Amino acid sequence: MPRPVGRRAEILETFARHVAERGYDQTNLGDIADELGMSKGTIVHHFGTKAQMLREVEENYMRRQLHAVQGMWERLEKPQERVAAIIYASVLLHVVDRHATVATQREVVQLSDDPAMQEVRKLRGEMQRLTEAELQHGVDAGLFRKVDARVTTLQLFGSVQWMWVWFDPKGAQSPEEVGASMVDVFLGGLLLDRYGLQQVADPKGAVVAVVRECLTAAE
Amino acid sequence: MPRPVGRRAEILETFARHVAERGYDQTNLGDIADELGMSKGTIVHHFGTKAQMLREVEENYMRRQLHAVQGMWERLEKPQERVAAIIYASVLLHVVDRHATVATQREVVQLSDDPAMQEVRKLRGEMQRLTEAELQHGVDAGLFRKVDARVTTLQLFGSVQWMWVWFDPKGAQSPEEVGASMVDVFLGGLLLDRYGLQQVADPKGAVVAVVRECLTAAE
DNA sequence: CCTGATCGACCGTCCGTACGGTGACCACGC
DNA sequence: GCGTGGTCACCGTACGGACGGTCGATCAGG
Repeated sequence: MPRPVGRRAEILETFARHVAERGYDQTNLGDIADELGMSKGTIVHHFGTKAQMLREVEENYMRRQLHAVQGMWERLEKPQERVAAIIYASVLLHVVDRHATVATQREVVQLSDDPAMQEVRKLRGEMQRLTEAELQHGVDAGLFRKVDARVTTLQLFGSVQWMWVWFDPKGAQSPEEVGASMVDVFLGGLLLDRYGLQQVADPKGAVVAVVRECLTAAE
Repeated sequence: MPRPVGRRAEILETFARHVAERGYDQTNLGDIADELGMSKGTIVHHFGTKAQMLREVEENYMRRQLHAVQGMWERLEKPQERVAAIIYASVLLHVVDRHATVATQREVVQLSDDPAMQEVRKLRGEMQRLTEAELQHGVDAGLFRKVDARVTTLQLFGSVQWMWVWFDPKGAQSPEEVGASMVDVFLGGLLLDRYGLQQVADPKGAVVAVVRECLTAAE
């Protein structure tokens, strides 16, 4: 995770952690100020409003994820590799940038009507569009079974977005293993021919390596 | 959805709707009282605290879901049918009991540390235990591929729990169709032999019929 | 001396909850 | 038949705390 540089970044970092742990509504600026040994007024001075802070956290996060995925896709051609990359990336982000990941996932709908969140919504939409297009591409190429690309995309996003509820980065299973298991089942359901699946669903495989590189590069 | 009978039920119904639409924290008793043309004091008289109201909504909902699934499983033997039933049931509940479904899904973690929520947590755990055991059973019986039952259960729950964000009961696709699509992909990833899958993943098939009966019976 | 970060007191509002009271209804005993 | 006491749903108000945000003062560095 981007090590906080300067007071401002430090505040945002702490804010993200509080949101991740308690949720947006239960997060109050006073606590954050106390924890950082500063005044509430200082926080307001930097960000204006609480909503702005959430906006900034989510926007940074979505931008980073999108950028990373685009980077991976430049190095991965096959639809099954690209889909796997999205899954691996989502799991690894829990480790690389834990707080922003959880904050973003648990508050998806927070302030969604706020015009300030328009950019965030756009980024989310872009992510979904990319995924859906790749699924459709796989179907058209005769690699995937004929599935409903939209619903299947949302099904995938669901599994991944829900992870904040149960995934423990310090748990017995490594993120790579968890990711591999999810890739195995999801792609196992998509691929017409499962030959070669175990290669993609290998926690030590080439796809994971690419994903890890692109994620740490964006740091 | 259980038509509200008496003031008390009416209040709970409205509360569930508000939570579904705005979230627990943004729901305030004053608005509900106004909408129902009663005093805030009346609501307190019936339920004691706001937290109690959420508890009651979630507990009713989980109990109902659990009961329905158990009913289905008495009539469905094959692991693939039972897993499909869970998926169909989750989607259909969005129609049968829309507000409680959304409220329960979006507030999974709310008050999760509250001892009053212990029963709800127990019911959730029971649901998960049932599913995981059935997955394992399918693996042991040589019907499913060798997957990690725990992670795969959570993967399934994720897709389903996330639906409140995007699923529109009044949308172009019927709940049965959406459910069938999700069954198709998920079971497609589990089954060693996909022969017979289209029968289970048929929105007009026998499994759906059983699910629908058990859900409306519990009303 | 200007600029930007920081402080800390303060405000207004919102909201859950407590509490005292009212009227309808009903069972019961005289 | 009629008072009486109890129960129950409901009301209105007020309290008290929490919290986001404002504002003018202060401080440090260039």
